Formats: sequence, C-alpha cells, structure tokens
Amino acid sequence: MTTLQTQCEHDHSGKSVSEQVNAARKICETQGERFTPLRGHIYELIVRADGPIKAYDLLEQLRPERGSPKPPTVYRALDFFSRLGLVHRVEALNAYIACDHTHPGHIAEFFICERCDEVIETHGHNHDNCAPDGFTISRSVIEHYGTCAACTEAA
Amino acid sequence: MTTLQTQCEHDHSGKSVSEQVNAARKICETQGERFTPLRGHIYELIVRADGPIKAYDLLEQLRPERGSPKPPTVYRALDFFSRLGLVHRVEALNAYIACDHTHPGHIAEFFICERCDEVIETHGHNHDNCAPDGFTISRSVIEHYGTCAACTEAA
DNA sequence: AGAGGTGACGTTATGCTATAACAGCATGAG
DNA sequence: CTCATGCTGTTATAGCATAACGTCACCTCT
Repeated sequence: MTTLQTQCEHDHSGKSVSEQVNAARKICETQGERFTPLRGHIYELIVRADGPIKAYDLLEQLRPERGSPKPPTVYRALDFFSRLGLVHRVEALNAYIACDHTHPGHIAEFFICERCDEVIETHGHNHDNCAPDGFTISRSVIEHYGTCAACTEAA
Repeated sequence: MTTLQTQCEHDHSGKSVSEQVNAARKICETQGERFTPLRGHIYELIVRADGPIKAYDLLEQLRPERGSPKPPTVYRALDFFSRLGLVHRVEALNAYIACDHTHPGHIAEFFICERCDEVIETHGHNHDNCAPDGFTISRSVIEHYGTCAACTEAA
C-alpha cells in the first residue's frame, strides 16, 4: 500500500486545511512552542492527507520543494506534534493522523475501515475502571478495525 | 532495550510452562492444525518470556539449537499462533505475548507498566456501542501504558 | 554588543522490523 | 503412487525509525 488516503475529496472535519493549520499554530504558540515553516509545511501535509499518512510518504511529499529531506526531518516534526497532541500515531498502521480534538487529556479512539481506509476518530471513554487495582494509565492506544457503514452498504 | 522480560521469576498465570505449551498443543490439534516441533519450541520461548518478546529476540533464542534461523521462521510461527488467538501482538511495542484466554471472540486488553515492563492482560469489554453508526468491528487493539501498583508503591 | 545556552534543522550512518519469492521436503488423501 | 497442500529453509529486499554529530538561529543575561 503506498497511500492510506481516502478517495473522497470532501472535508471530514468541517474545517478547511488552512483553518486547521492556523488552529495548530495557535495552539503551539499558546504553549510557547515554535511553529516553524517546516513544521507548518509538514502539518499541512498531514491535514491534507485527510487520514493516516506514513512517515516516508510525508518525506516524499516534502520533495522537491524542500530539497531532499531525510527521515529525521519528518520524525522530529511528528514527535513534536505528538507531544502537543496535534498528531496521533495509529500503531497498527505505522501511520500518523492529525487530531483536532485539542482539549487536554483527550483519549483518542480510532475506527478504521479496512475497505476504504477511512478513519473515524472519537473521544474514547475513560478506562481507569477497567484497570487492575492500583494501575495508573498515562497513555492509551485504542484502535478498532472493521467495516464502515458506507462500505457495508456497498457490499 | 534488548528484552522486555520482567525481572521476577514467578509465574503470572498459575500454570507451568509445559502446561501452557500442552494447552496450546491441544487447541491446535482440536482445530486440525499442526503443532510441529518448531512451533512448539517457539511457543515455549514465548511462554517462558513471561511477557512481551520481540521477534528478533526469539530468533536469537532459537540459536544455536536450530542452526541459524532466518526472520521468516519466527514470523511464520507468530502469524500462525496469532490466527489461533494463542499469541497477541502488542502494537506499540512491536512485541508478541502468549495468551491463555482461549475462548473465542476474546478481546485482549493490555495494561503495560513502563517501569517494570510487566504486562497484565484482561478481557476487554465490548466497544460496539462506542462505534459510529453502522461500523462493524472485526478486531480491536486496546493497550494502556502507565505504572502498575507495585511500581507506584516503590516510587 | 558579546557570550553562552537552547532548540531547530541538515546530514551520515545504522539498526530494527517485516515480507516477497523460490526451493525442498513431509504428510495425508485419493 | 501420485498429487496437493502446507511447513520449513534460504536469499534478498522492503519498510520503519533513531543515534550522533555539526551548523545555525534565536533568546537571555550581563
């Protein structure tokens, strides 16, 4: 698989790309972090992907506009945005996705259609109750794979 | 990190290694699958690890007893056991762990202590209610990272 | 202004994770 | 016995991620 993008061109979030990028810029600046041109460029590519995108695909899309960037360039940006909660890693896909649920403590929960590759992100409910006695959760990975409504109908 | 094993030598499941291996053998045979010597060997290593173990660490542990096995040897066994639900992949660790919750339809939920690397597996509750309208879940990844009770006390 | 610290970025190199593809052999069914 | 299937060995390669070092920009403190 070379891309995880969905076929459809519509906007899943209700916000334009530049609105999302600007929202991210604001969040960075609020936290005293630098939203550099490189980071802006990378964030825009992630938003445009409109679904999970792989690190090396991002790398390709940075070329030739930014010369021949190397893997650390994109991994550093991904780490940066992950720290701020602006990007989540989808573990089972080795891919990354923009997040606009920007409130702190947000638990991401993904529903990933294996037919059309669409990803729906929800705010996962708290699993503290499910934890063994005394276990303190600091980070959760919750990903569901299956078939979305549209693909089920189409079948 | 070269190993994900816990320091403690006690048995987390209440079953001996050979009991667990034999239970796995029985499950394989019940399903008409072959529990070959190689598979038995690999399964035993996974059980002995008593926690998540990486594919290439398994590979090392197969040597020199089985010559110089190559990656496909261990990945094929891991795929095989995954199909039967006897092994789960821990996505965020790139590691594999034996599972003795052998009832079908089992949803694995992991609580992973980042201090001592102990992993507690529970039977995760169903997330169908949380799914977007019409989404059918076929497989779920639920992993929580944090600090276990013992390590919290020790701190 | 100058010195020194911090963080961003470029670059080289390497390591870790996983699979494709082909060959040989064992097992079991007809 | 023969064929089909699946298990294993092997070679090669693809795909994912980070260590480590150097440079530069920016900020702050004096």
